[in-house]
Amino acid sequence: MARKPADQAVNRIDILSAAADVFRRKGYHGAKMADIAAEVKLTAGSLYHHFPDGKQQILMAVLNDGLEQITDNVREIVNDPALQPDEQLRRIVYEHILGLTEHVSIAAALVFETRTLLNDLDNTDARQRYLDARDRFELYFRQVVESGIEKGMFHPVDVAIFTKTMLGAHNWVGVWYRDGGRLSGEEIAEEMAETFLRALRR
Amino acid sequence: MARKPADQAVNRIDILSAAADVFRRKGYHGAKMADIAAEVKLTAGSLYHHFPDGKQQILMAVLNDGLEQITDNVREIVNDPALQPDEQLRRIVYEHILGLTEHVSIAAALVFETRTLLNDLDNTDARQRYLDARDRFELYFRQVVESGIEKGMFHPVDVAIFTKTMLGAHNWVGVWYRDGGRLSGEEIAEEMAETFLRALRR
DNA sequence: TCAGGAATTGAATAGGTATTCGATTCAAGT
DNA sequence: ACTTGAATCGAATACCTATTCAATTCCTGA
Repeated sequence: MARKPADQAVNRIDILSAAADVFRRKGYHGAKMADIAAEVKLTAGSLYHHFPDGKQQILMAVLNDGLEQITDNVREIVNDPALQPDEQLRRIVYEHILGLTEHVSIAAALVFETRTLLNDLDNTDARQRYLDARDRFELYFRQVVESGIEKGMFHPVDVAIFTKTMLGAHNWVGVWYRDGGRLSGEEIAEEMAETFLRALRR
Repeated sequence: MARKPADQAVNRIDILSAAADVFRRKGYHGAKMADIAAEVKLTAGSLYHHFPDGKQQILMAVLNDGLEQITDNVREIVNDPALQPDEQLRRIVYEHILGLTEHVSIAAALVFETRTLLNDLDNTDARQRYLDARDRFELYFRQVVESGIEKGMFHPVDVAIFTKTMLGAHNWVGVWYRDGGRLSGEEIAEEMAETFLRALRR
């Protein structure tokens, strides 16, 4: 029955980050509103002040914000006309993977909770926006591969399959990666970027 | 309030296959016992005759049976001493992917519901058996890569990362593959096998 | 043909958890 | 200081679905 003093203020970002964390640990359905609330020292009811539409709205926001965050780096590289396809590919793979290792809870949500979104959430505006953004993200990778093939720099792979192959491998990193493992996020990202470049050698 | 005539008999396999299907469509938590039961023309209560421990037991069985099914082909190839690493790799990749496309609901379960198992199920015997089998499965891939490197046939990649890269890409096929798409399971499997072989060229 | 077990049904039962909402307190502007 | 709205709480609501179980019917082996 109280408002929090200013120095303990809780905002949207805090909640989303907490939610992503809880989702990673317990999955969307295993995550209680009370769990998420506790993570930011609130009670379940309070979350509805920030997200009137409740748990689904939180999921939606986690995914939309998360995807955008992961997309940002990649978009920049693709839009740089000075870069050749091979260098572009190396960099988007590297940045994508590094981003996922730096935000494991987002990475896990993008893999596992996208399915929840498809299953549980109505076809709202926000949902469609997310799915579209997801398609565009895939397109970035596809375009780089295509352009490399056109320029004769890459082996003429099936672009759709190769793109899915890359993205699947990348997403999986978010599933198995743990901080403090044998290799750093940077090392993993570099190793995988080289791998896919070799796979594209003519 | 009756037993089924013999020609409508329902067995364990039917139920597990139905369950895997429902899990794929709605996810474990979205799948009601009644949904699974309906799929085989039973009611929810009847499932407890076949699986006394209920939903969790069904999940456990779907995963254990499913993994075994997917593993079988691969194991054979790895144990064939007449095959060279490159040919072995081509075949295990091909068979693994083909198996996943032929059993999409199992494929989806192995990706998404393994997480459910980790989150929701107690550390029972069956659970551990599954996780061990999963590790062994990964080991098959790892061994082939290792032996290829030792024999100087493969580029000296980081074996752990390369293996995870392959498995991530494979698993992802189970997420996006749809019957009747542009390419058949065979075509996809072949394309991806070639891709990973190129990535291993010295 | 009969006995006994197998399989199934259709209510209860039992919990769990998202959500709602009136009451309360704090912060910020005036 | 006072006013007003933002933020929070916590208890009550509401619903949903896994699970249990007694009753019933069908099979199968002897």
